[in-house]
Amino acid sequence: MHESASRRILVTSALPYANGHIHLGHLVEYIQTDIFVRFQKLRGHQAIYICADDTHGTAIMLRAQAEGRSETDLIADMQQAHRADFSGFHVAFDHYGSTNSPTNQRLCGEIWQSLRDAGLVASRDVQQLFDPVAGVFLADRFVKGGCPRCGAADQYGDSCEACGATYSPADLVDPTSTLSGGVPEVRSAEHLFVELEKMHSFLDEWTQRSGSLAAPIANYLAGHFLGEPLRDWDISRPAPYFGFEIPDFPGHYWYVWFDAPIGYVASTAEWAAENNESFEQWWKPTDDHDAIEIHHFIGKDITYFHTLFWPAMLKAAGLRLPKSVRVHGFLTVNGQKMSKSRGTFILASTWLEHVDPEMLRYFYASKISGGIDDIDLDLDDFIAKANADVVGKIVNLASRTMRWLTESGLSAAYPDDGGLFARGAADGDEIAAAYEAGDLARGMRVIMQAADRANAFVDERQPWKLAKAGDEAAAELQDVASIAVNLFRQLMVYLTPVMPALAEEAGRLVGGSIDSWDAAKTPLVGCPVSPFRALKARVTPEQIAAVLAASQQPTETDPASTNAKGTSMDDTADTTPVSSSPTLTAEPLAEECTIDDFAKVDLRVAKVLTAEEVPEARKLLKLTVSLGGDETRTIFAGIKGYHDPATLVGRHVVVVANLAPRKMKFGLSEGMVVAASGEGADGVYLISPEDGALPGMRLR
RNA sequence: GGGCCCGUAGCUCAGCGGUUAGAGCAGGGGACUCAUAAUCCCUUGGUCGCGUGUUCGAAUCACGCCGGGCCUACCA
Repeated sequence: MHESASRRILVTSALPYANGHIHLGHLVEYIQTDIFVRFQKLRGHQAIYICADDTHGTAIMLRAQAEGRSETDLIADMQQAHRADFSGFHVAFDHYGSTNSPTNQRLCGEIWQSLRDAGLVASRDVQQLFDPVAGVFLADRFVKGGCPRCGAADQYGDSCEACGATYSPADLVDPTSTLSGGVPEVRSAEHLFVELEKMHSFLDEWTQRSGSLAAPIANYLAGHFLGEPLRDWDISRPAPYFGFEIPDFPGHYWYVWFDAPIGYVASTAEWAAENNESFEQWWKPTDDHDAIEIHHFIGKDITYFHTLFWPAMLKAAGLRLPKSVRVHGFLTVNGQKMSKSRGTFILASTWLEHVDPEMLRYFYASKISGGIDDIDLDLDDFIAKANADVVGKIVNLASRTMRWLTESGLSAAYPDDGGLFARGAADGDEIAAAYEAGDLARGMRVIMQAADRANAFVDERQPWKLAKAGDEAAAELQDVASIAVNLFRQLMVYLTPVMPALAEEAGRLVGGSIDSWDAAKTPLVGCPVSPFRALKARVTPEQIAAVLAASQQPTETDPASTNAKGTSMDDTADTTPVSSSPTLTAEPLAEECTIDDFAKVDLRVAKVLTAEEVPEARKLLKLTVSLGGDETRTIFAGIKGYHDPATLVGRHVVVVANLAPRKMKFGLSEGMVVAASGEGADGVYLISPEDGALPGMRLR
């Protein structure tokens, strides 16, 4: 990729809705956008990251009512919370505005006038259910009633989940409003529409030939919308509605999806005003098509709004069209949709209380490939990958070599490293191309391969032996360590967009702040090296467990277990065994035994007195436990890696007290700690009694 | 109801018409002891969801199934 001149790049993420808090799913988008922007800045381009809260709509209005306060009060609080969450994850906007701002209102008016002037606005009556108690018009999903075809109760206003019939909400038997419980009535209201069909040929051209959209997205639009006349877009909502009133249509408001994307423009305008920049330069088109690049990052659910309505609005308003709309998939946790009952609906703020945010940034980066597939946050995988890659490979490189340079600093001339640094420098182009394309996963793979080479180099040159050899090997030791530290520094340059805080810390130890991608091309020589200190703590299973526990919400009714799908009349469903448990399949129930058999095993509550790692053992921790009184046992338990010895001390566990002592490689084990494990979940789970149990109590 | 995406080693994924299908992690064996027990070397492991077709040749293309996920349903 050849880039001589500095580019001017405006980047946006979708505006988060002020109706809820930021969660890990949102962060897939904000983190990848932030990485993109940081990368561009590091390359020396002028990049600005623009976002805002999306604040309008019925949902906000209803929530504010429910909480007994004004909408502006609600959205102010929410904005503060959003900003704190983003900042905690190092998501750094150049400007973060609100769609409920005077600037946005003014721009909405201007763009609206453009649509009017272009003859794109039409008026038509719409029949709609109205809730006389709440005093609002009802969307289909706010109405429930009996299915007019099969009679099933409690069906939504559009279709029946039981028999699949579709209908108008007015057809429901005994309809009720889910807002007030009142009986809705049909009312007619005038709505304004944007006649998108008039922009059809422009949209054909832009979606298919501008290069702004990935092929699957362009094909999707071509196949599903552009192949037939485009429908009119209902753009007004009658009062009451929280939003901006339409200037030439009193008593009606712009639909939230009209003013939300205009928030990108408004937020830019606010940024420009604060930074002595010309807003027109960024959003008014010029002959030089690429003078300014606008990139929108969005989730696949809002593709439609950003690839049809939005470009049509921009075109009609005479504003600059995006150079790219980058569509990504959703997040699943442990392979499933985020779920409150499983504790996997994880808020950003919850994560921040327990786990390092940069580890999540790295993990996401290692998963995001620029496509629209969903990405999965498998929590066991997360722990393994974050620790192995970030701590084991990257940080460890500094940890194992920097100490030899605190006295001498880096070698005055960069030593012969067999071409390693040059190869790493050459990797820069491929990594940059991956960042540019949004294929962060590929970038991370290349970086980790370079880290592997660097660690192999250290192994091969064995600096620890040089350190023992004394003065005659001092120069070589300095050289070997200087090479390793330079390779580390090079990796940190490449990882700066992903882990900015780590890069900053690393810069404090050696070489200073990383402010240019090209820093990866030239090795540091002769500069001082600070005493090493741990740059990154490992993620522990306990931290993840704490996140899940804090996110756990008891379900009233688990939506998955109600008759969500499938036919309610299907009686075979009841006799079919529940989906087979992986645990039971892998380990079938044991043969029957008698109570006497069971009594042979003496299970006792025990208190952990000491716990320590067994350095040579891969799975064992050495525990001493008290069975009450002076009775203690030494037990080697195969739980290393799953439990931090420090947190075990003082804990009550269950042990097999009469197990024959067994001589192990590391000593005599005088019992066994009872723990659960099996298919379906990695880990070894200790069994603990309820509070109040005393050491020595027998389990029966 | 409409639509989209995915199904490749135990796990997460790369490969997307052409030599005996790859990586990381996990598993097994060995080395090392500088390092947050991290690191390095070797190694086990796959009828590429199933079926039919197109082709000299298919994980890769087409069609149909089956499984999983997601988005929609005054807004598509």
